[in-house]
Amino acid sequence: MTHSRDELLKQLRVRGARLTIQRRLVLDILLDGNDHLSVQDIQAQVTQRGADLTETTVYRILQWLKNLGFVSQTDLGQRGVVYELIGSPRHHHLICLNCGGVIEVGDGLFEELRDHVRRDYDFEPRIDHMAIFGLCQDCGNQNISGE
Amino acid sequence: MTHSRDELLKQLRVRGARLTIQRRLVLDILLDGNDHLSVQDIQAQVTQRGADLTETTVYRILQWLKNLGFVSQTDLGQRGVVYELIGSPRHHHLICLNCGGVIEVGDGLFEELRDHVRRDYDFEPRIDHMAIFGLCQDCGNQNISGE
DNA sequence: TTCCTAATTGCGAATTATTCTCAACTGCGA
DNA sequence: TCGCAGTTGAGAATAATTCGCAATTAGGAA
Repeated sequence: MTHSRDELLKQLRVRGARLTIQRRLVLDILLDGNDHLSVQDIQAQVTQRGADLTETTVYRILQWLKNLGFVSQTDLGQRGVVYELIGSPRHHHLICLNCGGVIEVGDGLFEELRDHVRRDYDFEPRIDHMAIFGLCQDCGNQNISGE
Repeated sequence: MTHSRDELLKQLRVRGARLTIQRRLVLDILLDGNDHLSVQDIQAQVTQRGADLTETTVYRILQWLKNLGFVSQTDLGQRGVVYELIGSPRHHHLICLNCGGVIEVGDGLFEELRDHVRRDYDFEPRIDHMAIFGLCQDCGNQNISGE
């Protein structure tokens, strides 16, 4: 997986995809956005660049890129669903169920799990951008009431 | 964590929760349902038992039990969101992005990860019922077009 | 270069899942 | 038994995502 725009476009062309201006635009936005982007973030970027895509189209392009394995889609809980180009370095998140805090973690955490799944189940996991929920240090000791 | 109805009720009482008939009903349904239950599954069970809860209430009760750590909520992708009482034995799922097939796996897979997260990040992960997406053996070799 | 066609997009409505508001009700402690 | 904070019901509201179909267009063929 690469992060270079030209490489990306080339790879997509090879797969017989039509490189419409809409797709190029979303790709560029994903390439420029170093952070995770929500659909609304992408829409905002589209507007900022003087363009105009329907939400439907944005969803369709993201779905397409996701199916091809070029972008990851992650549900961060409260913070909604975010998308990002898959590329090194992979990272993941620990999200506190109580305070909502987010800890970013490296990919090393998942290497063993990945190998294990491959070896034992003949299954190729796509652990590209995982969210693990739980309680952070501070919240771990409190009593949670359920409300 | 236990699966016994009386133990569960007792633990909830201790926490100062009101044990309404609605909450009892949902708990009983979760206790009886050995499989994962969607909100609709639960609604169906409610009806089957001659009762009648609003969807709102079902959502609220599930949310409450989830916050207390008594039920897990898992997004199985195409198959929607499912809930189940947390109890031994824990299990998880590998879900094929292509064919939708589901492989059930034991909890051992996650022990190392759990320890790692606890040790390195002082974070108590709630990996109760995880869904890992990827490609199963059969689908792994096919070319995916993105459509 | 122009044409052709299947792939893609736009538009607006539909769907699905979930949450909100607020009045009515009720479990349970005093 | 009483009182009230906590809980539920009802139905609307919101948010996120998908659908259907007509119009448009990328990119290969001529």
